[in-house]
Amino acid sequence: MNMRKLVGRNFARLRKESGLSQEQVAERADLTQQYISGIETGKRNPTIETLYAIAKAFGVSHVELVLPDGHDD
Amino acid sequence: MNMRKLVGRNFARLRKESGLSQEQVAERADLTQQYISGIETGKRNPTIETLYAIAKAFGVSHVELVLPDGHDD
DNA sequence: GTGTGACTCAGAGTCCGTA
DNA sequence: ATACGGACTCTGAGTCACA
Repeated sequence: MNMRKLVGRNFARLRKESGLSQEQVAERADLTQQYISGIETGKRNPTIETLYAIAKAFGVSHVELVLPDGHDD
Repeated sequence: MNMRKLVGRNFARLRKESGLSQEQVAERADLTQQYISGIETGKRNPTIETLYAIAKAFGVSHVELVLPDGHDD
């Protein structure tokens, strides 16, 4: 289980469903667009507090961001 | 939602249900008792990879460690 | 059997620019 | 609108001695 990639996939999918851009999410979560990009591409290893902040930023539960999706990489 | 305390409560509860001491969990997870203590007391802000590591070492899903419990602090 | 403070070092997260 | 890179600061990872 690659947690970075799992969170990245979940995040990118949910964000797109919400219709928000990385820039908009970054502003709401008080983070940078570059950092959001790093999360979605699986390069970053966010803390649980950051996870919660970004989940809240587009109105989903932080639990959804860590739910396994069968990809298993 | 205080994520540190939430994870701490979840971890402590699951650990006690299993009947193991912090020392025993630490040994299984190849970590120190002090580190486990820091998680349970909400002093640490673990990354998602650390979260996954301790969950796995303890035999529960990482999802269980972040599930809200109604405490809301 | 558990919690605290101090520690080293790697990485979280920033800002700049750029493509 | 997104991703990459360097240089930067601050905090998390993980430990030890001790309360």
